[in-house]
Amino acid sequence: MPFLIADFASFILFSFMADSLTTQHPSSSVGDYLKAIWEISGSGTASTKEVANRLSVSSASVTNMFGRLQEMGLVRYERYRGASLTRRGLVEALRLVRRHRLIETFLLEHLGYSWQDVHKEAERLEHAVSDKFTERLAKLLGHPDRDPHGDLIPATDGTFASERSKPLSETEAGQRVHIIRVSDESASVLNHLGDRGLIPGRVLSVKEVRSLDGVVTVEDEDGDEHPLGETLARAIFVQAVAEPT
Amino acid sequence: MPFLIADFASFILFSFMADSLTTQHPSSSVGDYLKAIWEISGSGTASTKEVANRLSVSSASVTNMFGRLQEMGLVRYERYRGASLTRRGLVEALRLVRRHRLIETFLLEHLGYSWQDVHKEAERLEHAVSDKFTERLAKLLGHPDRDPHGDLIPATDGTFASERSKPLSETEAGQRVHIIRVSDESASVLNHLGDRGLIPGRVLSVKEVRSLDGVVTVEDEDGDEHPLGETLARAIFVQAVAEPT
DNA sequence: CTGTATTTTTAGCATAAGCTAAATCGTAGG
DNA sequence: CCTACGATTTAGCTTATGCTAAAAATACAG
Repeated sequence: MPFLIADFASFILFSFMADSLTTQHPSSSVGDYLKAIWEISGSGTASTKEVANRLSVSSASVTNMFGRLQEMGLVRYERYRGASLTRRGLVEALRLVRRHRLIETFLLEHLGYSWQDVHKEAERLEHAVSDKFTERLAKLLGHPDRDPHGDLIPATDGTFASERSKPLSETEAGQRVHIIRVSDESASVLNHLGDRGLIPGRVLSVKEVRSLDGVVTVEDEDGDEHPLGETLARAIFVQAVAEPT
Repeated sequence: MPFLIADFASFILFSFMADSLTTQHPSSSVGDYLKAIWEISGSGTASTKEVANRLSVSSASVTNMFGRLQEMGLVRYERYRGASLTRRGLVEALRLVRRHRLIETFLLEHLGYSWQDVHKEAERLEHAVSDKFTERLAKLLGHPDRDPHGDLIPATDGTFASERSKPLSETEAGQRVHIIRVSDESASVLNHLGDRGLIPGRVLSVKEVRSLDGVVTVEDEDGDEHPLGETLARAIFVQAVAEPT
C-alpha cells in the first residue's frame, strides 16, 4: 500500500502489485494517450481538448480513443466530461514514464545527447523496449530516482519517492536553495536555463522576488546574477538548503 | 564506388551515397520486409512464400506488400516471380541490419543479455532508434565491424568489409582455424555452441571431417574434443589461422 | 505433353488509427 | 432565463496492415 506523490497531487494506491497487465501490452498509441492523461491531470480528469493538444491529434480522434480506452478498462470516461485513469491505466502510464525517464538519462549520460534532443528520441524508444531492457538499463545507470531534469522516476511498482520541491517563484528573498528539477515542458526554456548553468544540483541565493511583475533574481555560486521572469521562475523547482551558511 | 560482399554473393554498388531516403522513413513493417528479402536472397530474388515464412504472415499479405514496395521504388517485383531489392531498398535494408547488429552488441556487452534474448529485443528496437542514436551507439561500442556472433556490421554508407570465412563443414582435417562467426538462425544452435565455448575468436584444430555423415570433430584450446554434426558444422564460420604452429 | 500439386494472386473483409465536417451539448454573459 | 460560442461528439472516410477462401498460374512427374 505505497504512497504515490506527484508534483501536483498526491493519492493512495491500494493493492497494486499482482494485477498489472499480464495480458497483451497496449499499442504505442494507447500508451501515448495514457501518458498524456497522466501528464495533464495526474489522478484527475483530462479533457478531450487538452489531450488533443498535447498529442497533436484532432479532438474527434481523442473522443474515439477515450471510448476504446474505457473498453479496455484503462480509463473512466463520461461523455462531455473527460477521462481519468483507472488503477490499471495509471500503472501502465507510470511504466511508460519510468521507461521514458530512464532512457533520457541514458541518452544524456552515456550517448552524449543534449537536453533538447533527448525527448523525441526517448518518446519513440519507450514504446519499443521491454521491461527487461528497462530494468537492465536502470541497473546500468545505478538505479537513479531522478532523471537529469530532476523529475522523479517512478519505481517498478508504480510508486514515487515523495517530492518536496517548489517553484522558484514561491521562494523569498534571502533564501538559499538548490535546484531539484527543471520543467521539461518547453525546449526553449530548457535551452536557456542550460546555457546559464541553471540545472539540477546548482545552489542559488534568492536576491529578490518582485511581486509586481513576478521577476525573481538569483545569484549563483559563481556570483553571477540571473533575473528570471515568471515563466522561468515557475519552471525551476527548488528546495531550501539545510544550512543557509 | 565501394564493394559490398555478403556471405553468399558479392556485387558492386554504383554511386551510392547521396540518394539515401531523404524522404519519409519507411514504416517498421516495410523495413521488416526489406530485411527479410535481403536475408533470404541478398541481391537475388525472394519468393512470396519464403518471405511469408520468415515474417510469419500469410502469402497474400506478402503479395500485397510486394506491390506496395514496388510503388515505393524499394523492390523490383514481377507477378509469380518474386521480388528483389532496388538500390534504395538495399540501402534501407542495410541501414536496419546495421542498427540491429549494433543494438545486439550493446545488449550483450553493456546490458548483460544472453545470446538467446538479444534477437527479439533488437528486432523491436531497430525500428525505434534514429540514425543519430545508432551512430552514437557505434561510437560507444568503439565502431565494431562485427557483432558478437561475428556477423559483419554494414557501414553507414551500406558497404561491408569483405568476408573471408567458410563453414567448418568445408575445412579439412589438420587445419587450425579460428571462429569468425556463428550463424544466428537458430536459438538452440546458438545456445549449444555458447555452452561449449564455441564462440567467435576461439581457435580450433580440425581433427576429422567425415564425409560419410558430415560430422566434423574439433579440438579446442583446452584440449576438449567436440564432434559436430552437419547442422552445427554449417553454422560455424571459420578462417584458417596464419601460422599452423 | 498433360495433369496434378504447389505457389501465387485476387477478392472481400477486419482492425487500429487518424481526419474533416456537421450536429449537439454545456456553460458563461447578458 | 436564454442564447451564443466553444468544446465535444457523431458520421462517414482514409490508409496501412493483416487475414481467409477461392481462383489462377507455374512447375514437376510420369
